Amino acid sequence: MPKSTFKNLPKEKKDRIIDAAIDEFANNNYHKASITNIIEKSNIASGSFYQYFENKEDLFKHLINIVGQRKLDYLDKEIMQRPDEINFFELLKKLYQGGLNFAKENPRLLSIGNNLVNNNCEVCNKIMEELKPQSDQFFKRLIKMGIKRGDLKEDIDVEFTAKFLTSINYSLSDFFYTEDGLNENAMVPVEALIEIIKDGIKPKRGDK
Amino acid sequence: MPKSTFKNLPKEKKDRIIDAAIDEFANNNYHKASITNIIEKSNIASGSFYQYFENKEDLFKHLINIVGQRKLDYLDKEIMQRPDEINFFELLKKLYQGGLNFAKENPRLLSIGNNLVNNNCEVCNKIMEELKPQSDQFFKRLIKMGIKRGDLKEDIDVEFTAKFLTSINYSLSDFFYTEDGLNENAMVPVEALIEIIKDGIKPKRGDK
Amino acid sequence: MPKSTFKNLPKEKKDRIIDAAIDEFANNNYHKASITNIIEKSNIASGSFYQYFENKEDLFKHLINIVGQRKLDYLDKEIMQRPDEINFFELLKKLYQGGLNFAKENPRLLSIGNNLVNNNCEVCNKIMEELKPQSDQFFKRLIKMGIKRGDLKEDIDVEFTAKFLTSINYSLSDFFYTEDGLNENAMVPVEALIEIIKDGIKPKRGDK
Amino acid sequence: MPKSTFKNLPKEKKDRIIDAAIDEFANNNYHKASITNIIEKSNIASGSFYQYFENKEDLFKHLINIVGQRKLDYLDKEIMQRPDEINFFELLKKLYQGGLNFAKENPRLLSIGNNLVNNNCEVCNKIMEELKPQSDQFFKRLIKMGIKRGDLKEDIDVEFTAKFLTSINYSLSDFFYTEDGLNENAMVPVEALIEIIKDGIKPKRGDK
DNA sequence: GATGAATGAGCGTTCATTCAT
DNA sequence: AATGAATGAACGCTCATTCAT
Repeated sequence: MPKSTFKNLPKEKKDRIIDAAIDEFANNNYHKASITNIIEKSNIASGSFYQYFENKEDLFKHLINIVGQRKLDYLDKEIMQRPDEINFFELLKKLYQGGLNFAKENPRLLSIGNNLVNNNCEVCNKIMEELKPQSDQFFKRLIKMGIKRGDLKEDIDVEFTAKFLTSINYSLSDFFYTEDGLNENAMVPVEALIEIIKDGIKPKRGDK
Repeated sequence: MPKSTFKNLPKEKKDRIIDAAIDEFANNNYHKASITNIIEKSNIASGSFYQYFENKEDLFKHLINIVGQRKLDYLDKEIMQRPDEINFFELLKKLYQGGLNFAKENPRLLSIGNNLVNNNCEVCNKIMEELKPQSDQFFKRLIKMGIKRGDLKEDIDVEFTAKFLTSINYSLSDFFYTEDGLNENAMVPVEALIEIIKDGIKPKRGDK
Repeated sequence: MPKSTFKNLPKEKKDRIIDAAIDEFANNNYHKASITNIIEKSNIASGSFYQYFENKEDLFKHLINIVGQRKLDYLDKEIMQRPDEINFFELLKKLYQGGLNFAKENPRLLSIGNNLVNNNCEVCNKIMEELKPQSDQFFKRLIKMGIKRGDLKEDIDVEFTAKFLTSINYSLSDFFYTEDGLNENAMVPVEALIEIIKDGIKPKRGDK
Repeated sequence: MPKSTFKNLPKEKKDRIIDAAIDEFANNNYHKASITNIIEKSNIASGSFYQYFENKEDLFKHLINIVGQRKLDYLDKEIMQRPDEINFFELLKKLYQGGLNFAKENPRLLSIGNNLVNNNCEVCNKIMEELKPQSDQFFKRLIKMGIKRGDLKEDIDVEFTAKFLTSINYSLSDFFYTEDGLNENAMVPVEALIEIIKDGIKPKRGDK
């Protein structure tokens, strides 16, 4: 919800501001992120900032929307072209891998997401509250599709499984994140993860 | 690592301070949590605080230890009495349920834990770095026990599964957390969760 | 190195701030001088101070520059017009007298200088390290001129004598400083000082 | 003026406290020197400190007395045995050299002295005011002796020359002080200094 | 006499936001 | 619409000194 003044800005200036903001919020949690820094980095007048955005929170929400949109675009292009034609677990794998790839290619956006999810500050919680349903909805649709395709048990608790897959999705990058960024070999364990989700960890009759 | 000055304080005063600190760090992330507030709430002189603790970080570390210890005590009493005599999945269920119960009974401690885990600030990361191995180790031991008991597949990736169970554990309270605290019905879905971990979500031969 | 914000301030306000700062640093050494006091005396918002200067050190360095510049201006106008046309000892006398006059007319600036020179604090030492060579260089040039003019012995140790004259210069105001400021009769003894430097204190052949 | 409680302390404890205090006041100017540090270094109770000394100022004055006394003892032993039997300039040389030697052997005491002399804080100025006459008196006696012995001009301004020699004495260590302490070759230039004082820097009749 | 916890004014600095131009 | 100076509450922390035991 930036003000119309922001939307009317020349693209170059808009980009400069958003880029500085992404940088700041990627490297600092909500409270530590400094509007002053963003103003300096993007080389605008401090007064101007408040003609573009209501306040810090307004900017942060805008960033969160950007992150979400960019990820969606990324996954759409790469993966979600024909979700109903692929086996559920293949789709899930691609989805998770896509998420990791996106994170690897956009570490700052990942960082902003993490800062949102993990920071129990009033603003963050409020935003989270608004966002959660979206992600759940997304997986609920996938799961129903999977059941229809016969890839998933019919008696599964859709609601809960959606939450579960969402949660796993969120923690994925934590799995593979090291000090130097995302582990290069992150893709291999995704397979193991899918296996667990698919078959569980209990030995089956016939297993040795 | 509070100073001895703190340890020697009368219990009532110690409790007052810790209580105020828990309150503050439960409701605010590390940076926003205010020593000034804690000092006011606990009604001590500002100088006294620094006779008790080296600095803000020292207090925070102490709180984290308290949270960890209290959770450990709680689980020990409730669950971990004879871990090798119980089926792995029963144990896991009890563990997760125990964690949720603890969180429900101690919402402020849960909140502090979340603030530690999720806040990408230097201090928090430093502390996390020190704590992470502990949690992983804990689940690794459980998993090896489970394999020995025949509850788990032999060819499972122990390291990875431990991380997976740790991660699930961390996200559990997120599952069931609402604005008013923990969902009363949280216990039912834990069963569903265990089922997924145990058997996966793929239909097996013989399922209808 | 005050920020441009400061330089752009209306002269009246700049003067108010500098005046308050001179007062504070004249009456207190670097550590005891209080930014808070300066802010109150000059009636600006505390935040404003840090829009004008980086920090306390930045302000102090600026004051030192002001003191140096004002003294230079003073001496230039009064004394240093044609240094090569005057006898070395006449020049020295005028220089010392000029320094004393400047100190008498600007006791607060003298005090700041003393606080810089005498206070073995990190900041002061750092600044001193930067300034020392200047003063030595100044006297070295004078001495070489004096030798050329035949006013000084040819075999004099230039380096050392420069240090000596610098040191005497620094201590001069100490000579004549009383609780009420500079002794009114300070000028007379400067002649005696010059005599000592010129002829020493040993009786010569032919003296009674 | 420490309290009698301090005087009655066992020597070992007294020494511990004084040593810690010398260390602190040698490395920091009056305001930055921290009673808290001294208390910690000397391992006494903070309350005890105020049973030994009135306050910070009281301790500092005591240290200054110690420094003065030790220097006096040092010079007495080394130099001042028969002042009237030695040529004035020889005596002066020995005195200055003795001062430098003392400073080289007792760098912490030198540092305290410098901190006193150079720091225009209220306490320091008050102490200086009390001490100055002593030093002047000392040189006045020497000068009168020198005149009587025929080493010095008869018409010299005794008062002023005493101040001059005192001042030179104070600045001497500044001459030769480097980052690593006192210059090893400090003694050579003392001769040059004496030459200046003795004969001045003006060429005499007969000089080439 | 010894102890060491208690005190609280004071410090330099940051920062989101406002407001006059 | 753009500017950038102004604002002031709040921060973590230090320290000489007091006081109850």
